[in-house]
Formats: sequence, structure tokens, C-alpha cells
Amino acid sequence: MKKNCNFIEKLREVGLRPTKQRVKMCEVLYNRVKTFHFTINDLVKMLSEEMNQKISLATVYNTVHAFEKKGYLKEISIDSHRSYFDTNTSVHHHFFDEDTNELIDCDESDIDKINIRKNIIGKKINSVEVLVRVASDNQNQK
Amino acid sequence: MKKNCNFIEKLREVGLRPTKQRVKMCEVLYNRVKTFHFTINDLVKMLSEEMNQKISLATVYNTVHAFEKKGYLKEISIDSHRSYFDTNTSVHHHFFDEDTNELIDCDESDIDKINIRKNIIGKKINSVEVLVRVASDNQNQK
DNA sequence: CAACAGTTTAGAATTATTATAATGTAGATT
DNA sequence: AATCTACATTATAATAATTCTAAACTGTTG
Ligand SMILES: [Mn+2]
Ligand SMILES: [Mn+2]
Ligand SMILES: [Zn+2]
Ligand SMILES: [Zn+2]
Repeated sequence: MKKNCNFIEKLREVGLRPTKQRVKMCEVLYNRVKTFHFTINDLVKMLSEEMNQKISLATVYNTVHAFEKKGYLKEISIDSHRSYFDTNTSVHHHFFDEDTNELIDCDESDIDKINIRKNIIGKKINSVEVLVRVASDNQNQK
Repeated sequence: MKKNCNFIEKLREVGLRPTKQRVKMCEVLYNRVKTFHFTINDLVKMLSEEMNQKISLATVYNTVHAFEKKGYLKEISIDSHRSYFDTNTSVHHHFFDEDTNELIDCDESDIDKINIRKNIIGKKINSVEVLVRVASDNQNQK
């Protein structure tokens, strides 16, 4: 159990009241070594498992969207049926394993810098992200 | 009004019965010079406008998914609230205009070939696609 | 310790999508 | 051309995901 004061501070900084529920969600999401990807469903499970106090579904949605808007979470959409949130909010690329439905972060060295030749007048580029879909290589089956 | 025989043939080729509804949807989707992007909602509107014969909503969904499975359509998901289908089924990159919610195709020359250094053991790469999010450049507002 | 604005909550409402089951139809068989 | 059959379409119901509502609650300010 680490200090939640950090979360209380972080929440205050972006103008979110550090309520019990929000702090709890911060703990579940950010009190860990590595960032990770999850669906709303995953999160609801995590919360109900790792918790004494339950959080209503509406609050989970509200809070996730509040975090998203404030830049604490980032949405990664694979297709209309599979949408993930990412506690790694930096602009970064992903592998998506179509066998396991698992999202995997790339780091800087995994994909060379993307060079974009086209520019759209009056528009600036907000982000450039690559999705690499992979699946089991069954060429070695005779 | 061009020849629908093409569509009837195309449908047969992938094992889809060329029913009235499917042929009609082919017309609406493919009887044009350029490929385009649409939501289910867009498509339902297009069908009900450009048509004498109505198609039930369930059939629109079924047919879109049948086309998707057979490689006549491709899904492009921007976020959980915005999912598009693309009549351009090749692997290609997109710009997404966050002001207008418009998807724009890239062609080969717009983005340099993506170089991927990481490889995941036992997995092959199925596709590599880039999404470039753009928005109005308001730096020139004092 | 008020007072208030913002938050949570359960449950209802809405929306998007899929399932159901009756009816229709394309294409094959006589 | 009539019949057959598997597949497709349809209206509608059912489901699932998300958002809304309005009452109760809580963090913050003074
Ligand atoms: Mn969202
Ligand atoms: Mn789909
Ligand atoms: Zn990620
Ligand atoms: Zn496209």
C-alpha cells in the first residue's frame, strides 16, 4: 500500500475532486510497476475483486471518461467490438495479437520514426500511431 | 445505372447468394469512382434515400458483416464511439480529421514505408496501419 | 460546522447490435 | 414450369453497452 497522497495531489492538479472512488481507481490503475491495457469490463472486475468498497457502474464509466479527458487514460480502439484503455498515455505504437486479443506496447526502438509526406492545409498533426496486427504463424504446419 | 451482373458475379465468387438486397448494397457501395468511408448509420441513410426498395436494419448489419468477412469491406475503428467501414479494403493508412470526423485515405506516397524492428516469436505480421490524427491549426490566432 | 457544488448511486432509459422465428426467394432438381 | 431446399430477409423481440435521472452523499470552503 503506497501513499495515496500522490493520487490526491494528481487529481487536484487537473481539477478533479479526490473522492474515495477516484482515489481507489487511481490505486488500481496506477499503483503498479508497468502500464497496462484494459477494457471497462476488465476494470470493473479488477475493482470488485481488489476492493472492499464497491463502485457503481455509472461511476466507473464517468471516472474513466473523466480520466480520459484529463489525460490519465487513453483509448485504443481495435474494432467496434474491442476497445481498450491504456494507462500509458504517451503517443506510442501497438502490436495487437489477434489470437489472444492482447495489446502490446511498442517502445521507441521497435518502430522507426514515421515519415509523413502529406500535409493537410490548415491542419496540424496531433498524433501518429501505428497498429501492427499479428497472429500465429502457421506456415510451419505441413 | 451500370451493369449489376458484375456484382452478381462478384457475390457468387465468394459464395454469397446475389439476392436483391445484396446487389442493391453493392450498387450503393461500389458503383462509384472512388472508394469511401461510412458508418452503419450513413449506409442506412444512403440506402433509404437512393432506393425504392427498403432493406431491413438487420439485413444491413448482416450484409455489412458478410461483406466484411468476405473482404468486400474493412472496418476502421477510431474510438469506441466512432467506427467506420471502408470500401477500400487494401491495407492503407488514414488521416482522421478530429474537427470534421472525416477519415481520409493515404496513398503509398504519403507515408514512407514503416520499418518494424521488433518481431514477436511465433507470430506473423498481418497488417501495419498508421492513423494520423489531425485538427485545425489554431496557432495563427493571436 | 454550515453551505454548496460536485459526486455517487441505483435504477430507468436509451442506443446499438444481435437473436428469433415466420416468410420469402435463388438456384437446383424434377 | 412446378417443386424443392437451403439460405436470406424481415419485423420484432431480446440483449448488451452506455448514458441519464434524480435523490442521497461528500469534499471543500469559509
Ligand atoms: Mn470515450
Ligand atoms: Mn464487425
Ligand atoms: Zn499502450
Ligand atoms: Zn480508407
